[in-house]
Amino acid sequence: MRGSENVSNDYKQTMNLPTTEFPMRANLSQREPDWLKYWDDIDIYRKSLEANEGGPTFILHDGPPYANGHIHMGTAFNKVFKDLVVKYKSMRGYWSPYVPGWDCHGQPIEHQVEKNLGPEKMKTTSQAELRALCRDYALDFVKVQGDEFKRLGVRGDFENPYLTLNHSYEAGDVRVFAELYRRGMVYKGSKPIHWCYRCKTALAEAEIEYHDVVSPSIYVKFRFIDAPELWAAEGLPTSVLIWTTTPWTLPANVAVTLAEKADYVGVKVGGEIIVMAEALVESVAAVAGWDAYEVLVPKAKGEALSGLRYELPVHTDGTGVIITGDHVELSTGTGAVHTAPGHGEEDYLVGLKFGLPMPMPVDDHGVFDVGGGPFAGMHVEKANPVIIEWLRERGSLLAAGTTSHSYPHCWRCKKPVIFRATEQWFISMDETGLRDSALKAIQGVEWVPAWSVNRINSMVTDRPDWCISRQRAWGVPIPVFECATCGETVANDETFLAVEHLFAEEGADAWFTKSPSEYLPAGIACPRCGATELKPETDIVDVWFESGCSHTSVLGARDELRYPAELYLEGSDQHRGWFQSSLLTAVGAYDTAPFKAVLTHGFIVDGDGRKMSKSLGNVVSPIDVVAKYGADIIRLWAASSDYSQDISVSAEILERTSEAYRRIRNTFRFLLSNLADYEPSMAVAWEDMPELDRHALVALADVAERVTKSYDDWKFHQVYHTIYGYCGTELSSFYLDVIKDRLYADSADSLSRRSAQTVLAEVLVTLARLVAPILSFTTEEVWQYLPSQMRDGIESVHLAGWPALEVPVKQAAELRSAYAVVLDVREAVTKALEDARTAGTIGKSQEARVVVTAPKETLEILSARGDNAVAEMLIVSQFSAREGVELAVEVSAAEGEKCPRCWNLRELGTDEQYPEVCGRCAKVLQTLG
RNA sequence: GGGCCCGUAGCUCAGCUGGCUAGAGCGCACGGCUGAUAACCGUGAGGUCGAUGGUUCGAGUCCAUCCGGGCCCA
Repeated sequence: MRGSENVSNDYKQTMNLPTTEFPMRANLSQREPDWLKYWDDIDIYRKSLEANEGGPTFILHDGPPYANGHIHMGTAFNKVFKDLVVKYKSMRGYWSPYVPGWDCHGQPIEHQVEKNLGPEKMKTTSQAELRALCRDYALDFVKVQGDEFKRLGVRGDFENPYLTLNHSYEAGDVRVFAELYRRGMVYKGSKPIHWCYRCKTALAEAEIEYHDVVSPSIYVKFRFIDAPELWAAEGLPTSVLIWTTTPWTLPANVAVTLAEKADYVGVKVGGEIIVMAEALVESVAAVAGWDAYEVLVPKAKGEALSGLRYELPVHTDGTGVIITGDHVELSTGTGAVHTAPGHGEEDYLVGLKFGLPMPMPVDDHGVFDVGGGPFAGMHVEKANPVIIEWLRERGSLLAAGTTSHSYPHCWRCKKPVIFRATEQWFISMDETGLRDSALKAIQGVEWVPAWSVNRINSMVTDRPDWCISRQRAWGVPIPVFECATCGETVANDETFLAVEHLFAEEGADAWFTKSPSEYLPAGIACPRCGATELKPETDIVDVWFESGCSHTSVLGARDELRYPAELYLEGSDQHRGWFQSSLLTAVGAYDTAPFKAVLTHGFIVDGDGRKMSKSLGNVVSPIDVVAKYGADIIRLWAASSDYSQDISVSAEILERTSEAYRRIRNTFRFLLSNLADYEPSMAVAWEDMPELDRHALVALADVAERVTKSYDDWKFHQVYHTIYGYCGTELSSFYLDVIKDRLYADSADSLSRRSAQTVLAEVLVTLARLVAPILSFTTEEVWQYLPSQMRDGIESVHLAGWPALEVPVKQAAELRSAYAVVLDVREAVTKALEDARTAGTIGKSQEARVVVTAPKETLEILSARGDNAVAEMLIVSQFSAREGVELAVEVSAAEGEKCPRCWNLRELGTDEQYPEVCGRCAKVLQTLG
């Protein structure tokens, strides 16, 4: 009763069915760590360098992520992307070291450490102790993130990364600063910052909390000195009306800003003219309680009033000026903005633009100095009502009330802060032509995608001078000194060199624990007064300055690296950040860009294109993805996305990626399973191959070429699509499907089977290498399952070099065009087969006989292959073709009986010894004996 | 509010300098196979190319405006 099955099972033993230990299910999250260990054991990073010693150099310089918190999808994408580049270049033969880096200083870490300590402990913690805690904190996260990056398969010198807190790094910062200083680009100026006069400290934006407060709301008239001609005929005193909620800033007033394009009118009321924006007249009238007023007919644009002078509201010496600015709002107030450059960011910027003075009458404690005029000695906290009363007495107060609005508060003492200009260090963009040189350098760099050059250009063009000082503890000090006697800045080649050595030896910490006399050479004295007692500058440098110096502290300092780098590769936010700080410091110090090319990618967003945020609940963590799918899925996802725009991640996208992965993996598995009995010595030469196999090699060579070009063009998503399409369409549904008959049923060492295996072997080692930069783990697994002869002693796919396939050019061209036609016919045939299947004529295609009617040209191409070859390609049992007007396909049940061994429909019983099977199978059985 | 960028089937992507009924793969539905089997093969249904106006004989492709989204500023 099981007779036929037994017979079939018997024949099954005589066939060369696929066999492999390579598992179908990847189980990546469990298996990947084993490969990490393997790479560690063989020291793959060092070997990948040694293999290319003396080769051309390709340095991808890592932009340092901030050593705070775990990695997220953005950093994961960025690091994987870099890893693809480095592994590709390395396989291409480039000397391509990868030194990961971390940004370790800065306010967020300091802030976190301070929070952990609590306000009580903070009071008794010295700056040196605080710095030690920050250092520990940063190093902890360097370790955490390093492990997470490694888990993603990122290969690099993780044993010896660069850290911005390394002594050698800090010394590099000094070298760059010194050069900029020598060249006259560094100057000391003033800039308003958030200042808490209780804690006597500057505050970063992240240390500000916004709370609602009730403030005075006052309308103040500033009397014109030169009355606008427009309304001069009235012969009345004329003022411009401003509105403010911070009366205490009026002593620092130097200008009134109008909206350039808005209409301003003169309002005649109570024997004077008051100027304000036309749009706000009614609301002002309501507040002022005017029952009768006249809006004079002629009105003027803000720009027309620009340049007029008025009497300052508090001081009697000096005058104010009318200017225009973009930040003037016409929704509240008067459309005329009281401008005190020392007390506001916008005021500061507009002040810079118009070259306004920046008086700063408020000291560290929040008390007016002599610059406060009548209010000198008074605390700003108490000044508001006094100033309001004073204005009222003088007749310049039009109205006063209160208003509730959001106002910045200190995170520590929870009290309102003030905006106050303080002394800061700047790098001048124009004093020595830095802006122009930077713009010129930008032209010499390759920007990918091309539009990103516009972005960096406009940012460099528009940016103000770079404020590089910060009033914090956790960072690298501005390496200059102040004369204790006269306050003059002391900085020269000798002091810079001494500080550089100090940092190199002991790190920047020494700045805070040693006195200058301990490390400065003897004889350093103030150039102005000759005093020798010097105080080290207490400000530290902006962290962007630090990371921007990596071209010196890392590229220029490490033996395996070079300046400039071939590539910087970061998210598009770095046009404002690292790309720019690196560019400016390098151009400033060396007149050249630190990179030959800059590649930017978009940001990670969710499936709907929205940014990831906790409140939206759409955050995907790379750590979770690794646990669920494996790092190779993240890598495949990263490679499949077009990074020139925003990159989406969602459950569906990962699911699709994972399916694509399985397809590629199964292709590898099928290839391996049919090469179990193969070794390179069995390879069949091109000339001896069936045509189909030669075509398969041509197709493979084409894929390799296309993929290589896509890598070179930085189009990784094209690599993905090419590979994926190749596995699915070219291989699985065509070539692999077709050659199964040969592989399984022909005798093991027949030319036809060995030829197919030759192709499969070539496909396997080529494909594995083409995909290795992306699917680093899986291709390694494939490599280790390779028949040992094929591995040829190469212990990792990543050390296997890049495939270089050569096929005869002319024959290849002929095969391409011929097979394009054959595949068109095949498409028509599969459709016809499907109809026959639906009609019940056939089940699988081997049960079919196909007759194709084709136009002459097509027929000639088919005939040239031979009916048997075409039948093989169609996986049908019989094929014939005849000439006709247009392509048509007839399908009928194949003639003959099903061969129990190979399942084709054939004439059976031709062989006496094996009468049950077809002629081909009988011959095979004979050889098996 | 400003600068730069993006918006083609459920998903990932093609559609060059404007020219055929807008393509591919995946997913989905249906069918086949059971010698790649938690695989493999085939067929099919899915898109007013973000919207609206304009230029043109003709626009996914050019222009304008709007909507939605991202980064960086304000």
